[in-house]
Parts: sequence; C-alpha cells; structure tokens
Amino acid sequence: MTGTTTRTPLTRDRIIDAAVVLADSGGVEELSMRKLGAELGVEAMSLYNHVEKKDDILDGMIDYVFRAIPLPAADSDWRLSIRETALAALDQFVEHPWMVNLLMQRGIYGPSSLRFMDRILGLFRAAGFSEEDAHHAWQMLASHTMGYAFQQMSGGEDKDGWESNSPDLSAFPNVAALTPYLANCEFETEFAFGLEIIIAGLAARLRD
Amino acid sequence: MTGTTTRTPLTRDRIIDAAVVLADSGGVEELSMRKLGAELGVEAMSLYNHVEKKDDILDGMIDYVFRAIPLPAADSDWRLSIRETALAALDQFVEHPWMVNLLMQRGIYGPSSLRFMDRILGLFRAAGFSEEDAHHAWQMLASHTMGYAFQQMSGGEDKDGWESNSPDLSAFPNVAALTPYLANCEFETEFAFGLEIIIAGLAARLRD
DNA sequence: ACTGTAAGCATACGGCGTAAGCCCGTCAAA
DNA sequence: TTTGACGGGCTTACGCCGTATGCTTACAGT
Repeated sequence: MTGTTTRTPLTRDRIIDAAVVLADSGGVEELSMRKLGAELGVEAMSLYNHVEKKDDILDGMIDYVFRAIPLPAADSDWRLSIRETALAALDQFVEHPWMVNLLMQRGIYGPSSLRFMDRILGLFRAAGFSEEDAHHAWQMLASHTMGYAFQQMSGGEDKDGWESNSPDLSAFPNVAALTPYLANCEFETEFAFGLEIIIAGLAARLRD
Repeated sequence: MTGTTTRTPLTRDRIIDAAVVLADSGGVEELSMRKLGAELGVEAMSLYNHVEKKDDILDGMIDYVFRAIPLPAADSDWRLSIRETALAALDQFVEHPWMVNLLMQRGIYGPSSLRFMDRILGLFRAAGFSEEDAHHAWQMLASHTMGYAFQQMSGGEDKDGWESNSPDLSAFPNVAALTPYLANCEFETEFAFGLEIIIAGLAARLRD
C-alpha cells in the first residue's frame, strides 16, 4: 500500500474512457482537450503526458468501440455468425454516434479493431471464400453496416432532417413520398433486409 | 456595358467553386474562411456577404458534387441505369475525396442532391418496387457507394495505411494475408462485384 | 534527509469561425 | 451636378481550439 493519494492517477485508458463519455453526450465537436481535462479534474496539457496528440485519443476511442463488439463465434455457420456480429456492430455504432464518422476519418488500425477484422476475415476464409472474395465480403459488410448506422443517426429523437429542417419537397415527389420511411422506419428490419441480400449473394458465390 | 470594374464581383457560386478547388488540393481541413478568402483575393469576412456561415459553403460543396453526377436515364432498364449511375457517383466521390465525409456529417438536403435522390427513387418505383423497398434499395446503394469510395480513398498514391503506417500485423494473419487486396485492388471491379450482388438481390425481390 | 524524475500546471502562440462596426465606391433621386 | 443612402469589402476583436515550452511539485529510491 503506497497510501491513496488524493489524485487518482491519469492513464491513457482513463482519458479515452472519459473522451467516449464526453463525445457520447454532446458529439465529437464538444470534445476538446480543455473540456476533457476539466472532466478529469486536470489541465488540458496534463493529458499530453499520456497521449501523443488528440488524434491518439480519437484512435483510442475507435478501438474502444470495437472492443465492445462481441467477436463472432467461430464454430457455427458463417451466415449466423456474420448476421449476429453485424447486428452487434450496428448496435455499438448507434450507441456511439460519433463512431462512423471518426472511423471514416481515421481508419481501422487499432489492436482491437484489427482483431475484430481479422476474425471476420478468418470466418470467411474458413467458410471457403478465396482471399479476394473474403475481402469483397468484408468490404460489403462494412459499407452496409456503416451506411445504415449513419442513416439511423441522422437526426435525433424526433426532429430529424426529414421532418423539420427539410426544404420544400414539392419538386421531389419521390423523396416526399418516402419521407415517412426515411424518418420513422424500423431500422433493424431495414438493416436485416440488406444484410440478407448480401449474405445470400455471398453464399451463391461460394457455391461456384 | 457598365464598364469592367477591377474587381470581379463575389458570388455564392464563385465562393463554392473556389472552396471545392481548395478542398480538392489539400483536404477539407485546409479549407478555412481566411484561406478561401485569400484564394479569391478578398478578406475572410467579405465571404459572409454571400454566405450565411461556413456550413453553408459545405452544403454548397455537397450539392456541387451531386450536380456533377449525370442523372440516370429513365427510359432504359433500371438495372442498367442504376449500374451506370452508381459508377458515375463513385467517380465523383473519388475525385473529391472530402465528399463522403462531408456528406455523412451534413446530410443530403441541397436541391441538386435531392433531385438526384428523387430520380433514383423514381427509377425504383417505376420498376415496380414498393415505397418501402425503394427506400431499402436507395439505402443499400448509397451505403455501398459511399463505403467503397471511402475505402478507395484511404491513403494516397502508394503510401496508404496498409503498406506503410500499419502496425505489426503478425498477430492478425488474415488481415496480413489480405493486405495486397486491401492495398492494390482494382477498385472498380470490386465495386461492381458488390453492386451486382445488390442489384440481383433487389431484382429477386421484384419477382415476388 | 536528499535528490532524480515524472506528473501536473501556467503561459503563450498561431489559427480558427464569426460578431460588430467602419469606409468608401456606386447610383438613384433631386 | 450634387447629395445621400446603401451595400460590399475591410478591420478589429472575442472566445475558442491544439499544442510547444518551461516551471513546480510530490513521490520513490537511496
């Protein structure tokens, strides 16, 4: 026992956890070094003892989210594992609305992120996909998941862009007709719709 | 003839054109009101006589890109039109690497953007899709296109993340094995691969 | 008790978006 | 021709931002 100091020591992990909390409530644009420091009871510059630059924190946040996605089971049918994992990923992406954008800006290079990707690719290869097709499959899945997460998040509780801030849609009848679907659809059902198309298409590819 | 003044008058369009050029060379993070003003031979604050805020410029840039995508032909098979248009959109997204991120942050509410979306939705509905399925189809297409554009752009000419700045991939054999595909693949072929799966899946849906 | 070291703090710099007010060229009305 | 309003561009200033630099402080090992 070294005796509890009055100050809980700062660590990279504590910083990233706080950054996630701060970004979850208020968006990434609210995440500044000063505010993050304040949240931790510390000056902004103290963070730099544990973190190289702000980008380092952002990368850590991405990895934090990937770590929270359950890895796919390796011992069941690949279709099942992929479905489950895609839905779990979507959940996380929606829970942390800053994730998709951040991921797009910074890429997927953290350890947990790579582990996740590696497992998915392994799943495809074990199922019999060629390396190239495994890559195709990963890419399709990633695009679909991120795309849907993005769409699910545009707009908040009720005031999303398609009901309040939209311009006059009188010139765009098809958009106008589909506004209810754009605004109030059951996202998980929607996501599953496309997911099944992708999985079926990939499975067909597997059968030569 | 009113006589040519020595100063070409500023307009919203001229500002947005310059913003696109500036962002194309150097990325969005290089796009500041001051630099944009300098590019136009004007002080930053002068831009505010023609533009409400910087976000206004960003929205204009999104619309600029959508305006550059040829609208789908309405008189040929929907599969053909969709294929062509998706490829044309991908081209534009890749030509303006800031587009996908910007679009994700700001949404698709500009006039040209809505017109584009309206045409696609109209195409699906004319082909016999229900409103709900037309929306599904749009969403899948958008996700796929943006996802591939994003992946095509991560990293520049030769030094992309998968060859230079990557961490040790020794712990991630599947990622390591697919690195060549991630780095040097033929993007248009890849994109078409997934596009065909999506179109086929949608066509199957159409046949009840 | 002394001292090396690392963690945290204070200050400062250059850049950002933009609010507020000035200045001056242009042009319509007198 | 004079004048006076107006609008576009300019200047200044404010409060943010990320972060380089150097100081202070408190604990660990002797």
